[in-house]
Amino acid sequence: MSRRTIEHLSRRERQIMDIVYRLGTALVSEVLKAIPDPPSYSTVRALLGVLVEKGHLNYVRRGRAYSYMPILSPAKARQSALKHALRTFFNGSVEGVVVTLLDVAAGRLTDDELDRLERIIREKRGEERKR
Amino acid sequence: MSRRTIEHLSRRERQIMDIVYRLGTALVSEVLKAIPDPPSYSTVRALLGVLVEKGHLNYVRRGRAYSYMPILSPAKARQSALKHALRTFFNGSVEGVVVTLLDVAAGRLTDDELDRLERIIREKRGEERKR
DNA sequence: CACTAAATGCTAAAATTTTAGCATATTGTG
DNA sequence: CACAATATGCTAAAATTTTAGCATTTAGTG
Repeated sequence: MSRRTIEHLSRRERQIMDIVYRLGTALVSEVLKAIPDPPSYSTVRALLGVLVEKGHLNYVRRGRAYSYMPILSPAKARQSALKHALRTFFNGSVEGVVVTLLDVAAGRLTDDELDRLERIIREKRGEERKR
Repeated sequence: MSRRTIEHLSRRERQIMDIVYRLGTALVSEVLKAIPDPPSYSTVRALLGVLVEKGHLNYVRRGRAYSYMPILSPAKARQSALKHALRTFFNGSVEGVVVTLLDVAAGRLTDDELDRLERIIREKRGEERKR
């Protein structure tokens, strides 16, 4: 274990982690299919192995193959991802994120969805008051 | 140029890019100070050089030193970061992002800020209608 | 001016990452 | 049951990344 405590991932490791986060759970073959510039099957296997060793992934047998999944729960992973984006790209501005988010999703938002967003925020106001 | 077109960054490269995005513009010494597990000054210089070569950073002289900055505009970088997070961690759900965002920012949100968020969304509804 | 601090240019080696191949096991199928 | 397809175990080499050192330059300071 000659590794830094803050486990920064290598290029391929990061790419594979993202895929597994996206898929939720995945076989070697599924990860392979999801890589745009794929290496060999062997390589993907090796990388998944490394990620297990480093404590980022867990795996279980599914049939005769292994199925890999993130150790971190989706909720935690989401929080972590947003915290990072918030700090790195938005200087901590929640508003900034929302503005960009609506921009990125432009055209794909229904009135219903916007309604729900408003409600979410209104409810949040209630919660914040309780403190 | 033996490089993939989709320029995935190496571990340190990613770390340094994030810092430069966060700072907006930075000297070698400033990047160095911002790295939690810092290598030598030389190393940071080398990495910044690689990032310039790869077309991720630009630099200008500031006094007798170089000041580095991202090639990608803050707006584009933000969009790109959010698109990635949206797809990787939120399965494309804008609502999901907002919920997590409010969760992450819990306690640090003023009523004013929540007001502004609501307004942003309401205005968006107007824009979406125009399509 | 002599000296120190803080930069850059350039080079090279250490360390890690990334890759693939071969042998072997298991499951489904004609 | 023989065969093809799909997996894993293990090993090792290629490629890239990461690191640091030395020489040199530039600007400030007593």
